[in-house]
Amino acid sequence: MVAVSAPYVAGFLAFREVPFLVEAVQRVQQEEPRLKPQVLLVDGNGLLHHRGFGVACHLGVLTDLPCIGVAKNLLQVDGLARDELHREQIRSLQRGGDTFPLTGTSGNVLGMALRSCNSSKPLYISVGHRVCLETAVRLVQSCCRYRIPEPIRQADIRSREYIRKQMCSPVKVPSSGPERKEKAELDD
DNA sequence: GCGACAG
DNA sequence: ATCTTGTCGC
Repeated sequence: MVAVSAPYVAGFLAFREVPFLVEAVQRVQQEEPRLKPQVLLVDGNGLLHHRGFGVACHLGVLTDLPCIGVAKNLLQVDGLARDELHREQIRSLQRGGDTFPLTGTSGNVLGMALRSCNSSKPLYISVGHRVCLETAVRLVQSCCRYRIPEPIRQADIRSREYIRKQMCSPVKVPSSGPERKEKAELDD
């Protein structure tokens, strides 16, 4: 369990969560050294970001591991919007694996919208660190049993269950201030 | 005042 | 993110 104090501010997610994500990666290396993460899937964006450096970039640099941003909602930046054109592009995604590029007004391709499995709502994939967008999309698609890629989904499910047990189990004795949950992401 | 708003 | 009501598909 970790204690998060920094508030969530759109565009500054990394400043709230990246310290705990780095901690989690280091804990894996120390407590389970035989596990060697080759890539991290992050619940958030990479280059698809106001300043082109979202939490997936932060975590990648700090851990020196390949990193992929996987967002469940479009971060409206560089002219990208959830307008009618965007909704039309989403409708054009017919099958799992279908994609369309997220090209900003600047002309840069900031990421890809990906239809994973049978979900009509796409994922927004972007480069975090040491991986190209095409590889990122293929890798995410390859580990989607449901809409959310399984590593992130399992991290989410298990962290929530941990929190639930934490609250329903007998109270501790010399407790301190209120804590918050540790969140998801992770490897393979 | 109104729209935007990763998690 | 969280909460709530209702619907749809397996």
